[in-house]
This record gives sequence, C-alpha cells and structure tokens, in this order.
Amino acid sequence: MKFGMIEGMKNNITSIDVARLAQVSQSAVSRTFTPGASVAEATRAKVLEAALRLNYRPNAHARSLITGKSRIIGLVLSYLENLFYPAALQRLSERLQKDGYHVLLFINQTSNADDLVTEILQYHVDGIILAATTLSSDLARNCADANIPVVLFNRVMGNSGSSNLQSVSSVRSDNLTGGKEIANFLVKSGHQRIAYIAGNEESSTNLERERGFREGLAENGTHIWGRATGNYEFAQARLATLDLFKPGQEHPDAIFVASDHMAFSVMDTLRFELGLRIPEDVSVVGFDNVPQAEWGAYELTTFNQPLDQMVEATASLLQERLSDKEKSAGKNIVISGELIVRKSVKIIPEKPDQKVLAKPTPKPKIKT
Amino acid sequence: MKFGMIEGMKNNITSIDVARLAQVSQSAVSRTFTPGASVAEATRAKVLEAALRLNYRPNAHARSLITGKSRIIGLVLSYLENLFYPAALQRLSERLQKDGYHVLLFINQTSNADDLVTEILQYHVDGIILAATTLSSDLARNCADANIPVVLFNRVMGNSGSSNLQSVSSVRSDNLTGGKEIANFLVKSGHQRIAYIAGNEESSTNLERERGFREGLAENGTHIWGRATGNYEFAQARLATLDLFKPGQEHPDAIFVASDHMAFSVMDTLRFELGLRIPEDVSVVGFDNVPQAEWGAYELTTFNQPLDQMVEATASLLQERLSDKEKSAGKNIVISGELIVRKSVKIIPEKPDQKVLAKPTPKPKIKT
DNA sequence: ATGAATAATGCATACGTATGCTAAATCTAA
DNA sequence: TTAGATTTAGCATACGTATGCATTATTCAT
Repeated sequence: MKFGMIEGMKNNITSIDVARLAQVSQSAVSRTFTPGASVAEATRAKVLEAALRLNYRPNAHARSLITGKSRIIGLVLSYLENLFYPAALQRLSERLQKDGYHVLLFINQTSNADDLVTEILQYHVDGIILAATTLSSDLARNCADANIPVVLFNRVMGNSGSSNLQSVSSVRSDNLTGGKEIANFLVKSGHQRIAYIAGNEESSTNLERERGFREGLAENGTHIWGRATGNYEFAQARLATLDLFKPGQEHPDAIFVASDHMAFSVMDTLRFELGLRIPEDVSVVGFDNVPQAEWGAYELTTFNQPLDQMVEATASLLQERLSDKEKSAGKNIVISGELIVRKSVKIIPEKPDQKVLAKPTPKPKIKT
Repeated sequence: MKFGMIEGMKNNITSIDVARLAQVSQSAVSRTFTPGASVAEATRAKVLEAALRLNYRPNAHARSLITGKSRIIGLVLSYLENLFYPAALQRLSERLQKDGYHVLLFINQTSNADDLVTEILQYHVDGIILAATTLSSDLARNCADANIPVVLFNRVMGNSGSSNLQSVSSVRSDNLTGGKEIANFLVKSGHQRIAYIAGNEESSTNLERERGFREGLAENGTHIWGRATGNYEFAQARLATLDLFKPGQEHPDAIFVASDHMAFSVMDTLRFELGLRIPEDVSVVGFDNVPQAEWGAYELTTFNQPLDQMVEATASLLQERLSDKEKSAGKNIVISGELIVRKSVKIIPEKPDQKVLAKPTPKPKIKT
C-alpha cells in the first residue's frame, strides 16, 4: 500500500475546499446547501459540480453548532422482545426520516432512563420520544428548561410529582375503552370466571387497561375472578398462568392478558403444560394486536392499538412543537382502537335453563 | 405564562458560563469534562459544583468538531419483523453504549442503503454497522476514503465489484457448516424427500446456508428433493409451502427453512392449512434460533447463531479499527454455531427391510 | 532552603459552517 | 439611457469546545 496522503486524498473536505475549486466564496457553498438561500443558478451549478468532484458533504455538527438545530430525535426504548416495540420503532424511524430527522437510539434495559436522557441532551437533540419507559419529573424539568419537546409513546406521565410540565406530551391508545370492551365481550360471550394477568403494575398502560376492564365487568354486574401478574414478560406470564390454574381447584374460563406478548406465553402454557384447549376450555384475550396475533398458532383475539395513527400523531406532535417554539402546550393524545375477534375466545351459547349472567343480556352477539 | 427570559433562565449554558460562576478559565471547565486531562482536584470540584448548579452539559457537536470524533456509530437495518434483528439491535446498542458510543439508527425498508449511508456520513460517525443490508462498492469506497470502518453484521460483501476494500469487515455465523449439519441431521434421522425453502436469493446468508445444505446432502449421497423461495418473508414462506405441497402429488417429508421467522410461517401453513402434523408428517428445521423457536407452539429445531458472540466480535472489530487507525485491515470473522434439537423433527427408526439412504431414492417425482 | 522537575492554569486559536451586513451585479420600468 | 428596485456575492463573525504553548504554582530531592 502507498503512503498516506496521496494526491487528491484528503480526509476532511470542507466547504472551503469546494469554494476554492469552484472559484467562489465559502458563503456561496454554504448557501448552495441551505434550502431557500439566495444563490444564482450558475454558481449553484459550479458549486455542486465541485462538491461532487470532491465528494463533499456538509458537516452536520458544525451546522448544528450554528443553527442550534441538530435534526436528531432521541428515541428511548426499554425492550424489544415484545414485537409491538420493534414495529413501532420501525415506523417511527421511517416517519422521522421522511421529515429529515434522524434517530439517536437508546435502549435502557439495564441503565435507567434518567442517565440516558442526560446523555441524549449532550447531542442537543431537537426532540425526545420515550417509548416503554417513563421519565422522572427531574428529567422532564430539564427537558423543559432546555426547551426540548418530549413525547411519551404508549405511556402517560404518572401524576407522581409535577405532571403539570407542559413540555411533555403523550400519545397512547384508548386503553380504558379497550379494557372495557374486552370485559363486555367476555361477559356477553358467556364467560363466568374471568381472570386478569397484569403487566407491569406501575405502568400507565396496565393501570388503564385494568381499570377499564374492572369497570366493564362492573357494568355487567360482575368482577375479576382471579388475578396474577406477568410484568409484561414472557417467563413471568407463564408463572402467572400456573398460579391461576393450580391443580385441584376451579380455574378461570377466560383470561384477559394485558399484552399479546404475554398472551402467547399464557396460551403455550395452557396448551402444552396444562393440556387445556383454547378456546374450548379457556378463552384468552390479548392487547396490542402485534403481527404474531394473527398467526395460525395463536389466532388471538385482541385489542388493536393503531400503530400507524399513533406514530403519525407522535410525529405531528413533535413537528408542531418544533415549529411553534414556545406556543403549544403538552397534549395528551388518545387514539381509539378496536377489538379484533379471532379464534381464541369461545362463544358460549346461552342455555335457557341456565342463569348465565347478571340480568338478562339477551343477545350474546359479538360486538366489534 | 410569563415572558421569555426570566431571571436565571438561559437556554444554552456553555462552558464559559460555568467558568464565570466557578471563577476559573474556560479551559479548566473543558479539562474537567475531558477524562485524563490535567486539573487540580480543587478546581475540578469548583467546576463540577458550578456545572451542577447551572445544569451544564458539554455540547457534543462542538466537541466532535474539535476532536474529529463523534462517538456515534451508524447502524443500518432493513427490517425488524424477523425477531433476530431486534435482538441483535438491542445487544449491539447496549454493547456500544457500554463503550461510550451512541447509535444513530437507520431503517432502510424503503430507501436504499446508499442514500442512507450518505446521510450518515454527514454526522461524521466513527463507524458504521450494516445489518440485514449490503452496501454498494461505491459506498464502501466512500467510507474507506473517509476512513470510517464498516462492519457488515450477518452478511458478507458480495464479490461484485471491489471486495478488496480493506476498510470493510464482516461478522457472521458459520452458515456453511450450519447448512451442512442440518443436512446431516435430516438424513441421519431417516428423511427421504428433503426440501429447501430459500431466503432472499442474493443474500450471502441464503447462499451460504444453501450451499452448505447441498454439500451436506451430497456427502450423504442425496440431494435437494424440492425447492421454493420465501425471500425471508412471512407471507412468501406460506406461498412457498403451498407450492411444495400441491395436492395430489407426493410431498417432502422434511423442510429446511432458511430462517426461523419463515419456519414459523411454514409450520402454521402445514398445520392449519394443510392439516399436517409436525413432526409426524413433516419435519421442519429453521435457522437463527430466535427466542420464539423454543416457544411451546413451535419447539423448532434450528441452528443457533450465537448472538452475543457476534455482537462482541462486531464491537471489538470496531474498537480495533478506531484505535489502530490505519493499521488493521478488514477481517471477516466467522462464529461457529450449533444445532439446537427440539421437537419439530421426527427421528425415523431405521427399518431393516428398507434401504434408507444412499442409492435408491426411489421416486424422483418433482425435481427442482 | 534552593534549584529542578512537575503539575496546574490561562491565553489564544482552530474546528466547519451559517448568516447579517455591505457592495456589486443584474433587472425593471420609464 | 438611467434611476431605482431587486438579486447575488463576499467579508467577517459567531457557534461551543479542545488543546498547544507559555506562565505560574506546587512538589520533591538534596
């Protein structure tokens, strides 16, 4: 191999190099690469040719130093095992790229969100999306001070501490209604012993889904028959199932599992460890409607979180904050979803001789 | 809301502000935040306190402008449906964070890799990881010129064009041996009509796996009985399966599917559309060993790609290139995996009266 | 105590770009 | 053609930090 700096080989080509070659000022080069700037078509052409020849690309760091905008969005995730998040990540990424933004990704399986956000702030990101993670009120204040818009994706800010932070927005689906509709559906389809397997007890998603579920059951004159916690994890969901199906005692005839990801674990456990049939022996309902839910092995009835709409809302929310500057306050956007009926729930025909439910509830039809 | 700049409210706190408050020079502040720099403990303390009070964080852009290092790694992915990639992403991200690097994520489902790398280069990333994507030789040259190390993850550079680029490394598992071992296993366990469902025809993973598979079969005196393409996609894998199992004709008794993700689709199709039992009627083998493979619904026999080792190798490779500067040439690292036997393959007892292998291959029905 | 060696500090500059301002060039309307 | 309006080009500066160099403070051995 030849020695280092061979003719024409320069490591960092700057706008000055291009300017020299194109016989123009550095300003002209800059303006050529700044949309909307005032450059004559002729010089623009000269610059572009020189840039092409030298293989020049503007230095994003220098640019953001001047403009104060990095066109980077910080994205924080907790885990990716649950396919809902890879799907969300992919769409968010593509959506932001379309707007000319780039994604600085952080996964805080181990470390906590606060430290990460601190690191993110060093890059002077234009905005932050927190998915599957919450942030402390301290951090929220920091972001507010730095005037960086924050969007919680699929979470809301706990009212612990200052939830009055108007720089924090959120996008989520209508977990409350989701829980309620599932309750309705299970009761109407004739189930009597309805259990709940919870996700992370502190997460807003779990709280809302469970509350909606309880309210829905109450409206039908019944209540949760059994409950266990799966913490949104596959392995724990199995244990929760075993807990609800201890041998020698009566078991649930339906389970609402707080996420599809856990529901798959529950279904596997029911079928292959406990030898039960779904839906003949037990009905299972999930939440999220991840791609796997429609796979033949599961055919899971679940509540759809409209990912595209959620992503779109998140991106628009960011855009709005980024243009309006101080203007818009933090919004909490709720996207309504819908029940997707597949084959994991048994429709129990109403036997006339059998007191099925609270009052009459005449039609065990399916509601969408 | 009150007017803009209230007392003590400053948008961008710089090292100069900290210096002023701490009664030291800007240099002292810089050195305090530069590991290994020469600062007295006393001044360091003063600086840290002032920084804390002002909530100061060094500006990463300004820093990289000076140092020429951004501590950012560009990571390019194609798709995330296949759980192998989310898993890889998560581990890569955590591993790089541990080394103080941050991940700029690009997903090029739609756009092509070349444009993306162009964008990445604007951020003067310290390195690039390409997973589930190849890059053109043009791009490789660009990166080489900019002296940016590139690592292909789970891919090798096609020999199209200049594969002599010594700035491009690669990390992959031993696909060849994997294919071979699977062939061996299927033959030894008594299968006669062994089919292959391919991934993306041009991908190095598919080429290597298929080649190993063919060689393995050849060593056992047999060959591929049927073949179809699933292009690494769930829906296409179903069509490939239907193609191999056209009604009224003999069908395979074993299928090697080029990825677990496709294998799930194949299994669902076999069971729920074609009414076949696994492994009694058909055996299925996958490749990757994604988490789902051990789920009760599938229990998929597959070849394990040791993710942790691959990630570790990738990170070390980058580190090596980043420190040694010009030194190290591009390496191609191959990590050996191993067959994970679960329940999706039937072990057919050797019947004495039946010539099992080598010669006969009684019915040359469909040939690919 | 004293000179030598070392550590700590500050000054000034450079990184690569965007942009306000001024001067020059070009265009428009009589 | 010419004055005025408009577009374009260049100059100079600022963004926030790291770092070489010179200077001063501190340590250490003798």
